[in-house]
Amino acid sequence: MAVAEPLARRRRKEARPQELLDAALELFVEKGFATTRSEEVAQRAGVSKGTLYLYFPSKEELFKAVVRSNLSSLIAEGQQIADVYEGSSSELLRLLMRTWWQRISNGNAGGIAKIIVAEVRNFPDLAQFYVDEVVLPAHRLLAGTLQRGIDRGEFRPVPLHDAVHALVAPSLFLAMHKHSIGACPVTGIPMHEGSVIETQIDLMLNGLVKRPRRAATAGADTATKAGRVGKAPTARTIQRVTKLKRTT
Amino acid sequence: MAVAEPLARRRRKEARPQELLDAALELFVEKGFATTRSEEVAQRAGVSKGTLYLYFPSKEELFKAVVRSNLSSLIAEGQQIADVYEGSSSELLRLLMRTWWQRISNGNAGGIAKIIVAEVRNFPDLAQFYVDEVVLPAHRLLAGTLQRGIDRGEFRPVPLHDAVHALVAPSLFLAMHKHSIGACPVTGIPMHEGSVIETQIDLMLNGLVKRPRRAATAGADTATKAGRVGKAPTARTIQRVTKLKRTT
DNA sequence: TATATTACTGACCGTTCAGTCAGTAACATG
DNA sequence: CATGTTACTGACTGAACGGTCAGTAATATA
Repeated sequence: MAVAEPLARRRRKEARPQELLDAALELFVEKGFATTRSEEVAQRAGVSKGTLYLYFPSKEELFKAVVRSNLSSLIAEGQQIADVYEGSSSELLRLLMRTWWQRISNGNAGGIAKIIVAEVRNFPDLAQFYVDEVVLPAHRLLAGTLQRGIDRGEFRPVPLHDAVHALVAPSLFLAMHKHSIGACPVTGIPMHEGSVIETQIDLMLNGLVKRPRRAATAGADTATKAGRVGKAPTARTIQRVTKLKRTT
Repeated sequence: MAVAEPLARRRRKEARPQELLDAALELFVEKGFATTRSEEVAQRAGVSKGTLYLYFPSKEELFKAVVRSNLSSLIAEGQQIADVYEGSSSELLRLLMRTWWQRISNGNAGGIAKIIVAEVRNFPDLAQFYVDEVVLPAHRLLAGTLQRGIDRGEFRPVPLHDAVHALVAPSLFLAMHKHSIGACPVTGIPMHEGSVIETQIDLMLNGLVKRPRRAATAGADTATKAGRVGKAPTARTIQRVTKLKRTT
């Protein structure tokens, strides 16, 4: 946040790259890629502009490095969870979306989506880079999870790719919102990201989950143990699914 | 698209503003607000930079005018539909989302969301302007429709504001996608907006609609009259669901 | 302390852009 | 055709930024 103090000039070859990456992420997310001056990045990292170009050959490469260091790891983490998961697919999907959202909403990483959406058309190279590095792996992870659910008879056989897009869109949108209008001091409808996400998961799952033939009680609403975020549509859903499997 | 031909200098006071607005929308959506040079806008409208500043006092005011002329009318139209609608709330919601998507996906208006998300933080005035002019009216429209459905016993009593956000997010995301990565010549997962939207509506409604006690029919909602938007994954999905229910 | 190495600096260059305004020419009116 | 009005033009200003590179100084080595 604060500009690093000019604590006398020092040589710290090892620390610089990460410090520059951190500063860059913060500023890119806040102001956009094109609008962020490279000198500003350097300043926030406590070095001069020249030093920045000593570690990264250009502003664009700096950005790519930011993406790699913030998103690639995150997706890999999700893939690992999915690979070893044993429980129901609903729960797995919930878990993936929640952990993902947790990581995204804590730091600035989610803001990268904003930058991409905003500026790919002005930096065509970034498009392919981002697709290869982020979009495809993430898509693979979610499509796999949906397929798993369908194979195991937990999900309706929805169109796979469309469903992945529909699944991912709200989280991405929220991430972007958080770093744009959500970050402005504005009078409007306050958005509580956490509870929106829960509502979204609930709505989505209740659309995805195959319902038992007869006992499809509308809101007979088995549950109602108050939830973690707000109301708890969540708990309700899980119970339904469970019941469903026992019943079927 | 093409730069207007320099057909000799002419005086056309009445036509200029709209021509400038059209050119501006195109360019802002394509390149972003900050990145678009005002001279470029002028050129595409077939006038000189000076003329642009004759009709709009600044680049920012030009942008506001673009928003007003492209989005405000659209939302008003939706509100009118809702005000007189007689049928079920599911159908109304479907209708609203489909018409909205139609308008958005035909022209460039949808790209405005991208610009806003990308650049509000650099132009703080725009935030309040956009919230007042677009976000609030749209939110009112959708929240009203959900409330209608809940009042009439068609929808589960979901958290209103969260649900609106969850509803709106995917369409907005798709609109932004269309004008960013979707507009780049990239090798990746092709996204078929129409069918994603249909899948999204289907998933959402099946989560929203309160199901009759026994005949838990997915889309008893009439929904079947062949998709008007694109292919009709709608019909497809519904068939599957039906079959599935018979089988189970 | 003297010398070599290299992490680091910041003035500078070429270019870009929002907005201005003195001037130009299209049209109206007589 | 002459004269007035005004829609329109584009050179210009002042400020900004990405990237460079000759130079500075922190550290290692002897």
